[in-house]
Formats: sequence, structure tokens, C-alpha cells
Amino acid sequence: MPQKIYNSATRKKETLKTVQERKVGIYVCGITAYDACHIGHARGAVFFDVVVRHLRSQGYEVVYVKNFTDIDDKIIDRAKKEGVSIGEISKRYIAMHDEDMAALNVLTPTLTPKATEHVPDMIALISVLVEKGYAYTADGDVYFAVEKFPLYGANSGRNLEDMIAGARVDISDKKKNPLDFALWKASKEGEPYWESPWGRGRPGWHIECSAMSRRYLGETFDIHGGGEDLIFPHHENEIAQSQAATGKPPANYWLHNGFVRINSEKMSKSLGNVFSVREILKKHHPEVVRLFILQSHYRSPIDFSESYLAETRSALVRCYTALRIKKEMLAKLSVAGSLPEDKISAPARDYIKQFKQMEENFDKALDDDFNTAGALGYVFEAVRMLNNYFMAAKNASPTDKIKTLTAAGKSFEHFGAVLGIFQVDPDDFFISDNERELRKRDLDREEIEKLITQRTAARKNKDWAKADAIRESLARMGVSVKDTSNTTTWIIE
RNA sequence: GGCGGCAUAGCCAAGUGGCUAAGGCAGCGGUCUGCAAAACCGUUAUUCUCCGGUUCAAAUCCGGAUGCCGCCUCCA
Repeated sequence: MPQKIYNSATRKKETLKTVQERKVGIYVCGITAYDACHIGHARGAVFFDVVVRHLRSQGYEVVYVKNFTDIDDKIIDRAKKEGVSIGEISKRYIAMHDEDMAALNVLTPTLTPKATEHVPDMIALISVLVEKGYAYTADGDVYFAVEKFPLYGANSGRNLEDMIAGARVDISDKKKNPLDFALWKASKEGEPYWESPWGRGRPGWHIECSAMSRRYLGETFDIHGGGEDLIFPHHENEIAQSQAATGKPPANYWLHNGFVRINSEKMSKSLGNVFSVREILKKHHPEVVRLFILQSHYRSPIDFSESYLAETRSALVRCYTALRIKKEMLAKLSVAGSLPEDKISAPARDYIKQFKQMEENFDKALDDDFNTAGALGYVFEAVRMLNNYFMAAKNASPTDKIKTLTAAGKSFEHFGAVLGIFQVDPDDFFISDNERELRKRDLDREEIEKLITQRTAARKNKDWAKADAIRESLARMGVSVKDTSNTTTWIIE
């Protein structure tokens, strides 16, 4: 099935036709390195990570470029405040970003260029725009003249007159049109600068993406992504610059992810409701965060809250519970030794077929504009099938079991590889989940395990009253116990 | 003021013209269990904010109303 993509520029779902056969060039606007990454950054990063993983799993060779903006007003401000160099600020937050992304199991993009390392490319691009008459200089600044580019606004569904009439644009006497934007800014005293044909200065924000995407992916590449707030003006400006310079649109498909909200409100510094990735990861398993993000369609806004993450944790626990049982069952079978050569039964064959079907459905959902929520529906159906098989397979032959469980395992490996979940051993998942939940509730592991031991002893003596009393006190601590034939496991609710 | 998006069960959330409206969380009944938990089976929206319209057929298309949200300023 061909890959469909909702193109923000046309506001339609389109079939992906790549510039080069079976290859995809994708550029995503990365962070400005002046503060820690928040859950909104995580959403974008996780989503595009899945886009890339899925395209690769479908046989595309993907070059994924995600930049760092390491020169910008906000970085300069922060550096001034702390009395350190801008390089120190950007280095710190880029390192932090890399750690957060690694923690979230986000694959490192193919290339992660930094703005400051591409200033000559930007100057060259600006020079072309000046030569062609699309840009003009004013006191050492260079501005892009939006009126010279007739398509301006087309990609974000706006027109110049309406926007000017809106009058929410700031009036600068240097600009000929209030919507003109800076390609190059003359540097003020004490600010970092680069030499340029227009004097000492530094690049504007938009030009860096035009320069870097062109350098690494060419004049026209396949997919350009970012948060939905970048549609205007950032991406509009990028298109104007690139297309004015080369005569070609920079990208064929524009992909934008929706926002993370807090209590149905936009998360923003001014509202003081920003949640950093590191704060969240102290309380939640990274895969819970990924699952939470991927449970909704990427273009819908998602509401972030602790209780939603708790619900997501329950869902992930359900998956890992099944995976753990599968692992145990399979381990026992391996110990049992040789695999008899008798044929697998019809019911087993049917299960295997159904797991395969879930994989196909899963891929199809992602082919349809990266519908991760739809895809997850099939993952959970597969979980139910697996659990169902555990019940049905009580009397199945070892061959049946091995073949079926291995087939199921392959399906889950596929789901996990594409979504970036199910990446840890089930036992390790529960260990780390327990640790995290214990810490959150300030509970003591030894205390719990002592009670479990006491209860096990009571149960051995068939002292049900005592066993139940202990279970009651554990329940009051939020600990739920589960007795199996010879062991007792526990989990924090 | 301009532009755009969304409204599906108690909560979260897919589905965008036609089989029984995915899935998760929560709940309920049954099986299992010493009792539980987990798991399985069953169940929880005759209906998709409301009102009109198009169509043999609409949650899905069109018009209108109401509500919520976003962009237009740095922002993922």
C-alpha cells in the first residue's frame, strides 16, 4: 500500500512520491538550544522518530536531518543573564536534548547540523536573494521583501492583505512591509557576529533551515516537518527564501504535529505550565511517554496530565504482562529440549495467521498518514490474541507452542521496533516500573517484600485470615499481589 | 479583525459515504482462584454537540447554530 501523507501546504492527504526512488529526505526543525526540552518537544521528536522508523521498515532509505538553532536572541539573553558565552549555553542544552532524546528511545537523526556551522551557506543564500532583488538592506540588516514573492502566504493559507489588515504585526521603520522578515541582523555591541557583505552581524532564524536543508538534502527534498506553530511564519518564510533563490519549492510534503496542552490550554512559559522531559521521566517509564504520545493522532492536540499517563501505564503493563508470560512459557519449552518434527496443528496455524494479519493491519494504518493510534489498536488486539492463546494452548504440543509464540514474538518485535516500545525485557520493565512507583510513593521495597514473605508463609499454613490481612495492609499501600502456582508477584497500582 | 482546527461511551481515542461505530482506561456479570489479582469470555454509544439539507445510504458530504482550541508575536 502506498504511503499517504497529509500535506499541510495543500491541506489534503496525498500519496508520497519521492524525489528519488525508494529514498526519502526529511528535514525537521529542531530546538533552539536555550532551555531544557519539554513534553511538546518530546511529542514532535517521538512522532517524527516513528515516521522515520516506519518508512525504513517499509524499505525506504531515509536521510533524516534535524537541526539545532544555536544562535538566537533567546540564547544571547540567557548567556548574558548567566554571564557565560553563547557557546556554553547552546552546548549545554544540546547535550541535555541528546540525553532526553536517548532516554525516550528516539533514534539519532542521520544528520544534526548546527546553525553556527553553516553561516557561510546562509550568507551565500542571502546574497543570491539580494542579487535577484528579493531582499534589501537597511542599516546592516537584510530583509526579505514578501511582496516580491507572489506565492507568499499560499502554503499557510493566508494572503498578504488580510494579514496586514489584521495589524497584529509589528511596525518597524526599517521594513518596507511589516511582514518582511530579517535574513540578516546587524549585531549590537557585545553580541556575537560574523563578517558579511552587509557588515558584522548574525543570521535571522528562518534562513538557517533553508541553508541547511538545501546543503544536506538538495534544492527540493521530500518531507519537511515541525510543530504546527511553525506553519506560519517560519515555514512560509523558508519556502519564500528557498523558492525565490532556486525557483523550486524546498519540500514536496509539509508535515506538522499538534501541540501538547495542559488542561486544554496551550503549554507555555507565560502560563507557567511547562513540563520538562526530565521531570516527567523521573515519574514515568519512557515507553509510557511514547505510548501516551502515540495513542492520539499526531495532528490532534493532546492533553497532558499525570492521570492520563497513569492510564497509559496500565495499558503498557497489560502489554508487558503478556510479553512476560510469553517469555516464561517459551523459556520452559526451550528447556524441555528438542523440537519434535510433527506438523503444527490447524488452530496453531490459525493463530500464526492472525498475528501476521495484525502486522499487516498495523503497517497499513501507518501507511495511512502515520495513524499511530489506529496501529496501536491492532497491537492491543494482538495482546488479546496472545493472552487468548495462553489459555487455549494448555494442551497444545510443544511444537505448536514454540511456533505460535515465536510468531507472536516476531509481530511484537515489529510493533516495538516501529513504535519504539517493547524495547526492554519484560522482567526489567517490571523491575524498573516497581522502582519508579516505589520512589513516587515513598515506599520501601524491603518492607513490602517482608510482608509478602510473611503472607506466603501464612498461605502455606492455610492461614487464610492472616494472609488476607497482610494482603489488605499491602493494598492500603497501593500494592497489589498476584499469586501464581508457586510464586507471588506484586505491582503498585 | 483575518485564517484554520476540533466536538464520537464515565474518561482517553481511532474511524471521514454503505458489513455488528477499532482500541485503551474505568465499571459490571461469568470462568479461573482458598479468596483475590492477572488473564480469558461476555457486557457497557440503536448512536457519533444541536438544527436543517444532499443521497437508495452520513458520525463521515453541504449549510447554519452552539461550545472549545490554535495560528496571525518567540514558540514544538
